[in-house]
Parts: sequence; C-alpha cells; structure tokens
Amino acid sequence: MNKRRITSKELAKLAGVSSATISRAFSPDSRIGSATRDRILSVAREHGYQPNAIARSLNNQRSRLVALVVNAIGNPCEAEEQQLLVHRLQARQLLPIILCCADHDDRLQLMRLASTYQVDHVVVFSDMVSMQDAVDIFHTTKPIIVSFEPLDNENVSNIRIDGAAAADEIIEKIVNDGKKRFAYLSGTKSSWIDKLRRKWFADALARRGMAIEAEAFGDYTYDSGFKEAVLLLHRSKVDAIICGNDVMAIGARDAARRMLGKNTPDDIAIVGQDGIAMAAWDCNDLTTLSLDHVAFIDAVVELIERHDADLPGPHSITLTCNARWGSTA
Amino acid sequence: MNKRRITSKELAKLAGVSSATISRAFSPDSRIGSATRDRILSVAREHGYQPNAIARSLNNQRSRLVALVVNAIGNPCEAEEQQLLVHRLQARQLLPIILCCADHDDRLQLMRLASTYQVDHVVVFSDMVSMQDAVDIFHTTKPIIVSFEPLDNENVSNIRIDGAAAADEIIEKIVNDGKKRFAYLSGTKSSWIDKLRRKWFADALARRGMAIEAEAFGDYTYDSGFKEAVLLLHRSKVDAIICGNDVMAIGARDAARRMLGKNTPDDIAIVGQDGIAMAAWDCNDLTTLSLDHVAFIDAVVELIERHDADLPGPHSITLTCNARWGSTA
DNA sequence: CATGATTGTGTACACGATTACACAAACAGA
DNA sequence: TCTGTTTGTGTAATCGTGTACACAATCATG
Repeated sequence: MNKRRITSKELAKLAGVSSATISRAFSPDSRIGSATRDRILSVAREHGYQPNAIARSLNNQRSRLVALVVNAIGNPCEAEEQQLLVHRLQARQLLPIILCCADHDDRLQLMRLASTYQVDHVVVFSDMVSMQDAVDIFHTTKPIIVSFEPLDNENVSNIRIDGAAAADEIIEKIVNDGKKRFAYLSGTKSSWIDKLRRKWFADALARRGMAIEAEAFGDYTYDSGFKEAVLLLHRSKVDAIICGNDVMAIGARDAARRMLGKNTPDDIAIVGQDGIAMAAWDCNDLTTLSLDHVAFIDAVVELIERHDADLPGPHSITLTCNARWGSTA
Repeated sequence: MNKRRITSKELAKLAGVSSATISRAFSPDSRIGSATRDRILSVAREHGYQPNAIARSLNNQRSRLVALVVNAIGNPCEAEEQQLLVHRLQARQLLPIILCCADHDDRLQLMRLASTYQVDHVVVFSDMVSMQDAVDIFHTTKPIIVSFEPLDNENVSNIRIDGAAAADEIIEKIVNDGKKRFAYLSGTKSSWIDKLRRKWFADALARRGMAIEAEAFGDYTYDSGFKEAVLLLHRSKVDAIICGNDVMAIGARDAARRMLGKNTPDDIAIVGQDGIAMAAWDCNDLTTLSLDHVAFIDAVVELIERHDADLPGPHSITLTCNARWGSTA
C-alpha cells in the first residue's frame, strides 16, 4: 500500500527508453516523436508516475513556490485577498507557502526558513515586517517582493494605494452631517500603511481647518476596537471615529452602542477601512474606505507574472480607493 | 545585488574544509570537532550561507512540507483553525502549502500538483474533497492524511468530533423555551461532516418525539444563510433554525429580523455551529455548538508528530463539542 | 609500548530530474 | 548518388545536499 513513488529511470525501463526521453515526454516544447510521447504518457498514467518537483526544482533553479507573508489568516481584512491570490497562483501552477507572522523574532526566522526553499517570489501583505529585512533575507535568491511599503531596490515591486480622494469624500459627508470632533483608531503603532491611511484622513480634515483630536492604538481585532473605543469615548468628547480597519470599526460601533448608549450615525459616526464583505452584512452596514480586492490582486499577479517571465516594466502600480456607504456615517 | 546564493562546496573552499564537513556543521548530531563547527558557522554567517532545503529534501526523502487542503481562506469558520495550525507547524519547522478548493476539477489537479512536491503530511480540512481521492493521489508517498471523514486505511488518521451531548443540551433549552418546529440549514448538500452534524440535532429531537420539519442548503456563507432563511421562513412556519455554521446563522438571524421582523430569541431561535470568535461579538452573541479550537489543533498536531517520528499509536482522536450560550436561542 | 576504541575529516556516491552534446537515421535537394 | 539538414534518442554531466565508507590521528587501557 505504502508503495514508493516510481522514478523516471524506472519508468524508462518500463517504456523501453532512456530517462532523458521520459523527461522530454513531459516538457511540451522538446524534440520527441509523438508516438514515443504518447506511449510514455500512457505507461506513466498506468503506473501513476509524475515527475518529482523537488528534483526538477534543484536542476531548474526554479521552485515554482511563492512565499506569502501575512499577519494572520483569520483576520478577515486580509483573508479575502489571500484567498483570491492563492486561487490565481494555483491557476498558474505556482504553490503558495504561507508564512504567518506572530512576534518579531519568529518573523525573521520564518522568512529565513522559507528562503532556504528557494522560493521564486515573495509577496508581503504583512505590515509588521520591514521591507529591508525581507530584502536582506531574500536578496541572494531571485524573488521579487511585492508590498505596500516602497523601497528603492531593484528586487522590490510595489502596489501603491491612494485613498486620499475617497477619504475626502467621507470626511465631507460626516462634516456636512454636523460632526465636529474626530478620533483616529489605528491598527498598529508602527506600521507604514497605517500611517499612510491616517494621513489621508488627517489631510482631508486639515483642508477644512480641522484636525484629529484624539487617538488610540489597537491591533486590528474586534476586541481591541471595542476596548479602545470605550477608553477613547470616556476620555474625550469625539463624535466621529475613523478606524484602521473594518473589524475594529465593528468593535467600536458595538462599544459605543453597548457601553455608552450612542448609536450610529446620529450620536456618533464610525468609519472602517478595507471594504471586507462582512462590512456590508445587514447587521453591520458599515461606511468604509474600500479597496477593490479584485483589482488589487490583479495588480499583484501582474507584477509576479512580469517577474516570472523576466519582462521589464514599471515596478509599481497605483490603485485608488472608493468610499462605500453604509449607515454608520 | 542579485547575487547567487553560495553553495556548500563554495563555503567549503572558503573555510578550508570539504563540503561534507559543511553539512556536518549544520546537523546537530554528527561527528565533528567543535572548533571546526564554530569556524564554519561563523564563516557561513559572514557569507550568508544556509543549506538549500530543496537539495536536502531530494537527498533526505523528506521535504518538511505539509499540504493543507481547505475550502476557503476567507471563511472564518476555518480561518481560526488554519491560523493556529500554521503557527504550530512553523514552530516545528514545517512549512504549510495551502491548497484552496474552488470547484471539483481544480481540487484533484491541485492535490496532484502538491503531491509532486513530496509533501510529508497532508491535512484535509475541506469537506468537499473525498478521502478516497486524497488517498489515491498521495498513497505513493508517505503522508498521513488527517481529517474528519473516517476511512479504513493505514495512511489515514482521523479527528472524530462528537457533538451529540451538546446538541441535546441546546435542543433541551430551546424546547423548554416553547419552540416547536425546527428547521435545519445545511452548509452543503453532500458533505460527510454536514450529515454528521445534522444527525446530532435530528437525534436530539427524535428523543423528544420531534423531528426536523424543514430543510435548506446553503454554502457556508453569510449570503446563503440570509437567502435560504428567507425562503425557508416564507414556505414553512418554523420557530427554530439550526444552521450548519456560525456565519450562516448570522445571515439567518439578519434575514429573520430584517425581512420578516422576527427577533431572537422570542420569535425565533437560531443556533450556529463552530464557535468562531465572531459569534461571541456583542452584535452577534450567538448560541452555538462549539468546538475547542486549541484542543482540535492540538489533536491534529499530535497525529502529525506521531507520524513524523514514525511512532505507532491510535490513528484516531475523538473530541467532544460544547454548547456556547448567547442570546439567539 | 602495544592494542583497540574513539574522534574527526575527506572521498565518492546517491537523491531524481533536466539538458548540452553526440550521433544515427531519415529526409531533402542537386 | 552525394551532401547537408532535420529529427529522435541515448550518454553523461549537473543541480546542492547528506551520508556510508575509509582512513589517519588521538586517546584509553593494560
């Protein structure tokens, strides 16, 4: 039952050819008689033979593995994009290796581990890993690194996100509704992308002679959104909270309603960011700064394909966000 | 910049030893002088050398890769467990390859692709893939297959889930609350695990001389829960809906409230399954048949470790579910 | 000091594929 | 028929490790 996998040499003997010919039968553009190929493929099917990808990778210098560096799998804000990307990679016969970043030491060690597998590409979705670390770890091999944080390095490609206009629209509406005092609830203290997002809203407020009056830091989870919103609303009289992502926004909405009896959008305006599916659920109906997930993953895949085929081209793609209106602001 | 990765032979020259000694310096239990090892490790660090895992796998017949077969990444019911498992694998220097099952053709081809990478273990969380298919594809290599669906095969290990007692508790309470007519909203039409879950509740009802009166089939998503609940409530007068998972239960709750003006738990009782974190959020507060995620993943990891170390032992672990009470039933 | 065990290192091969090169057979064109 | 090209296949080297085996040096023991 636990039979060993058959090798190309063994199959060669069975088919009465050399192992080189076996290899040729499996590579589409190689010189081989069509009768021979058919015979080999049929014998291969019969014995369940498939070329060993590990051996091929060693020879090819090409593993067809992609490292996917993410914060968490469970967090819905990333999950939809992860899901989409995994599908697209698989359709291209690329296998994703998931690297989940928990705490700081892990992260680097994990990336080093993955780098020993000679991954062809690296996609960094996590904002908890510095691009410089990633480049240092992967620079000896050829992977491209796709991420938000720009870095001037020939191996790094970027997806740039522009949410300034959408943030302006959202602020416009909230201000028109009579809200005056804004708080910003960040997802992390130190991440590059979080600072960028905050700036969009801060600029939109500045344009109207206003500013972010209160600030708090969570960790992108519902619980942190809930807890920080409670503290925030107790220590300052804000009537609008912009949150670092949708999940925290839902937590903040629940906290306002449950702990302070404040309802959206009359007593308080709450805005999320990401535009996850859950934000549109009837029970949430969140106003959020949304990024088109399909367009985003299209861009990532395009950068990867460009690199895979050694095509030159710009190393940066810019996407713009949209406001998605719900009943919370 | 795009420097090639250094090989053991090159490092050997730099350190003035043979490449075999390099290899020994990196395997903890091999005969090597400690002075030599220290010198090699220091030179290695200096030049950024790390053994090539692909070459090692080829030689070892051991890839340290684990195929993780899942339905979807975005679906929260699996995501928490996926997250936990990935962490635990990484702590053991095992790298997970994610296989996402979209439609059926993909699935088999995807598993075949992964099998060419000589994965050491296979974990099947997806209920959309038949265990027999998995065994057929991976039987030539040595992976163990961990999953719910039992299959009498020496290569398959199982996690058995027992929710009968908890389902009984939940039904007990709902019946005591005066509810009389139960519907079951399945997650899929054909999955093994879904049938099992349905049976727990059907048996609990039968013990009280009752039965499932209406039935519908969704696909584990919020939208399907919402839509099917609307149809269900229009075509039959049920006052309790047991759902295949928590996400559908939230959808069903929203549908009842929004489309029919029925509130939980007075007008209708709604029960989920899985016990995901989101179910406990203040805005959801779902009553659900919950499985301890940590215990579940502990069990999966134990089966994998047992197999990794070639230890004998039972190929099956049974876990029992608990009722988690919320305000929806 | 003689002998046997232990330690440390190098040599050579295996892992399973791909591919440059060589070469025979078939075929084309004069 | 002779020459030159094309086609199909085998031989052998390669990718970067790990390890069985051999062997010299060191150590323990009487």
